[in-house]
Amino acid sequence: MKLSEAEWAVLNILWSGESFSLKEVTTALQDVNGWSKNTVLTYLTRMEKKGYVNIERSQDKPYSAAVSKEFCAKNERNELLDKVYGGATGDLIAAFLKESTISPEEKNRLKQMLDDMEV
Amino acid sequence: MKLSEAEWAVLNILWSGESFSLKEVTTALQDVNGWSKNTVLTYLTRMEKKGYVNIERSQDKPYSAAVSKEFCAKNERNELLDKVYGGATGDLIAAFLKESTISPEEKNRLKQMLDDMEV
DNA sequence: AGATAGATACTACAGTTGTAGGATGAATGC
DNA sequence: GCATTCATCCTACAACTGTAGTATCTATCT
Repeated sequence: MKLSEAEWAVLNILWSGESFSLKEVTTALQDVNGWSKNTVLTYLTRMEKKGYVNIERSQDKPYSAAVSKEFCAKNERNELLDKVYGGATGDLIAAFLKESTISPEEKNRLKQMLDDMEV
Repeated sequence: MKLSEAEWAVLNILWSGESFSLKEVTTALQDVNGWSKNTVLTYLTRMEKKGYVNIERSQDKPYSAAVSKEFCAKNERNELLDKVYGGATGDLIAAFLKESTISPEEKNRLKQMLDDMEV
């Protein structure tokens, strides 16, 4: 289970609500990548086959996500972790930290998390 | 510039040394995904076209990486960050922390990093 | 009911990726 | 000098991805 960039874009729309009409999805994606409605529909149906999208054909707003964002995010994280860092979480986090600009509040949140992990 | 899983495998070999013969690359990859030497060669030449691999055809060990691991790793990190977390580094790191098992030493290293960011 | 508009289906097509076979060239062993 | 071996080249092909056209169906307006 590996999502392409475009599939993420589709799911990101679907995750932003309960269910959608084709028009809604198309309009939302228009801003992101300017697809025609046919392209959007192709994605939705292909992704239904793969089990990423639900289509309730009788419904007014038939399209919804069939997988949770957190599940997909976890897969992506693990893929990066293994592929690039051979599973070494510390290295990965260090790399992210090194080049990130995070707010003081976030710094504190992360420190708190690290503290809570103690013991 | 986006590397596939298989391309990462190839580069991971190339990054492990200076330069390699086809045989060396094939043997190393054999363990990872059991490719035939033709498959390996196809990858190497395709990746040369894309600028990921150097081939010095007159050399004894013609194959070497044309891109640095850190550069590629950064791309992957940024892609994950944008695609999944919309650029919110804190959220991403929190997610990694939540499910990771990192050693006490690493915890300290990360806390140290966070502290050093203060100011 | 005929026109119009939006939704869905079916079809297509080029590019990329994963995978490798066969032909050819070059070096090495005897 | 011929056989063997390894490297390289060229070719192929199915699956998947990005992108969309055309045709049909259905509801709605008038």
